[in-house]
Amino acid sequence: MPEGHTIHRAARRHTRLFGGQRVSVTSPQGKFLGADVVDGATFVRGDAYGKHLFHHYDNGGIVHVHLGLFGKFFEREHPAGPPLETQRMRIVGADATLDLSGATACELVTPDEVEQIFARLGPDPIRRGDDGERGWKNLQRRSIEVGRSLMDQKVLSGVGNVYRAEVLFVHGIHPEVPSKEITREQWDGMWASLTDWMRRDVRSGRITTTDPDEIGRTRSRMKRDDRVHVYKQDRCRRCGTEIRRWDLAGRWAYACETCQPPSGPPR
DNA sequence: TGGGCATGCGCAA
DNA sequence: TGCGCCTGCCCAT
Repeated sequence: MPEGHTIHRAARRHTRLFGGQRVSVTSPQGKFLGADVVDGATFVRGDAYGKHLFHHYDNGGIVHVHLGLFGKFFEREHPAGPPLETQRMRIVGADATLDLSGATACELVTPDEVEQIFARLGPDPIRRGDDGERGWKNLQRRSIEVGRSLMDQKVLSGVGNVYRAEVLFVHGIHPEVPSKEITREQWDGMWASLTDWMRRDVRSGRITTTDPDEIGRTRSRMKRDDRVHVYKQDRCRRCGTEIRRWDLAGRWAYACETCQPPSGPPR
């Protein structure tokens, strides 16, 4: 489930569950070698940047988690039974047990290494203080299609396949338009949409890019398919055109080629 | 029961 | 550009 909003949500949740508590940290699977360094330390806070999550402990330990495609956190009933063998990390606090499985990264890092991770990431629409200016400059340097650039965490961090498909649709931009042909106005529009959606989705826990008025339901009563325009959809809800799906750099791209003309958006 | 799929990413060629 | 890695879930059999 991991696009940026999921990670920011996890960071806040983990702070709420464990902040200020001495916790037990173990690696049932054995692959998280740094567990013993933070085991028994006080959990200070969770922090997120793009799709990267950090757990800060009072002894200076920092745990870096990247969920990748398969990673997932599970809040267990507390007190919990024995962990599954696939659990990379288990954190047990006073009132909560959290398991992590399938993550691409779960490792102890130094403050320098955190800085290095930050340094290679583009601006994050969810982080206050980040702005689209740096993203715009990054985009202009790319000679690849905009659909690839938006997934490149060095350009913009936190955006995955769903937000990519949706933001391009809403702004009428075909995924294969060269990055350099995107206008400043289009970029500012995309940045504004992403900021609105992703910050709200941190709170709701799910991706919604459609307007409830457009669907004719209240936000809470929207069905899953009502929440997006083109991602995994069959037909364009605006014009009825069949949604095209194709492989773009190993990931499915989705577009309504009527609303997002391949020759580029109308100027 | 097993195959396919998923909202990623890094690396080798 | 393609592949390997990480795991859970859903569906067809």
